[in-house]
Amino acid sequence: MFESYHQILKRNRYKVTPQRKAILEVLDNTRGMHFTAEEIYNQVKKTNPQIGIATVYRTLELLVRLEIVYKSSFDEGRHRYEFYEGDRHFHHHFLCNKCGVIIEVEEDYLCQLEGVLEERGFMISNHNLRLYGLCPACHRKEKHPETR
Amino acid sequence: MFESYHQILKRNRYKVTPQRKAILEVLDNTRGMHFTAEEIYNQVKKTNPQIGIATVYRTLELLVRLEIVYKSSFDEGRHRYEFYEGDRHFHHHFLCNKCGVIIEVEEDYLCQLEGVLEERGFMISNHNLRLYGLCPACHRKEKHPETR
DNA sequence: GTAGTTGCAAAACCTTTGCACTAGG
DNA sequence: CCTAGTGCAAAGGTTTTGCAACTAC
Repeated sequence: MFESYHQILKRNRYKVTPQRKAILEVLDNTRGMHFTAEEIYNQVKKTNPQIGIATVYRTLELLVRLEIVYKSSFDEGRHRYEFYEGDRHFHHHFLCNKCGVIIEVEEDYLCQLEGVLEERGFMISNHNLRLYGLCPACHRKEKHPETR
Repeated sequence: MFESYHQILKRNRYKVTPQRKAILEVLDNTRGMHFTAEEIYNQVKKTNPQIGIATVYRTLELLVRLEIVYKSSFDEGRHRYEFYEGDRHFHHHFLCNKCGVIIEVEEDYLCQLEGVLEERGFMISNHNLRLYGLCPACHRKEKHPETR
C-alpha cells in the first residue's frame, strides 16, 4: 500500500522508520483533509505513543522536500499538510467564512492567465488559489434562516 | 490625504492616534510592497521612536478587521500586510522561486471558475491566487546564462 | 472625565535545534 | 557496525496579552 512511498524514501537513501510509516499512513487515511503538524502528531500518537512532535515536523519537512506532501498556510499562524497529487495544476481550496470548512476544487481555469504571463516573460511552475465565501450549506442557511 | 482612513476609523468609533496615523502613512508610502509587522515597525520608528511593536500588531489587526489592510502569509512563518484595494477581485501575487521578488498581477480570469462554483451553491466573496515560477529577469538569465 | 489606546514585559504559540541515545540497512 | 533518525527539552521567532499609565474626544 505504501510501497511507492517506501520506494521514494529508499531511492533517496532515507530510512523507512516506523515513525515515517505511521505519519504517511495518517496522511493517506485523511486524504481531502488539511491537517496541522499538531493534528498529525495527535493522530500518530494513537498508534505510536512514544513519538515526539519534533519527529513529526522533521518528517513533514522531509516529505515536503521529496514532493510527497504539500505544505500551505491558510493564514491561521500555522501550516497545514496534505498529500501532493504531483502535477503542477494542484487543486484549489475553498474556505467557508462561516463554518470554516475547507473544500477542494478540481476545476482549473488558470491556463489563460498563465498564458498571458508567459507571453510577458514569466515562467509559471505552480499556483495556489484560495477562494473565500460561503459553502453551499451556509449559503442556503443564510438565504432561508430558520429562526428570526 | 488620509481623510478617508480617518473617517473610517471615526465612523467605527476608533480614535485617530498618532500611532495609527503613522502606520497608515507607512502603508500608503509603500503601496506595491508587502511588509511584515516588523518591517512596518521599523519604518514607523523613524518618525515615532517610542512606538511599541504590540501597537503595530494591534493596529494592523484593527485595519484588517476594518478591511483597510489585507494580511497574507507567503509561507515564511510570518505575515505580510498591504493596503486592501477593496473590491472582491483582489490582485494576485507572483513569487519568483529564484530571487524571491513578489510581483502583483492585475489580470483576473477567475470569473469563469467563480461562476461554476456559484452555480453549485457556493457564494464567493474573495479569492487569493499565488503564482510561483521565475520572474522575467530570472527566466532570461536561465535561458542565456553568462557564465558556464 | 472616561473609555479607548499605548508601551512594556511576560506569556503563548508554532517551529527548529542540540544532544545523547537508538535502530535501520 | 555506523550513520541516519529519534525523543526530549530548550531555544528561536512571531504574535498576543495583562496591566498600569496615558490621551483623544
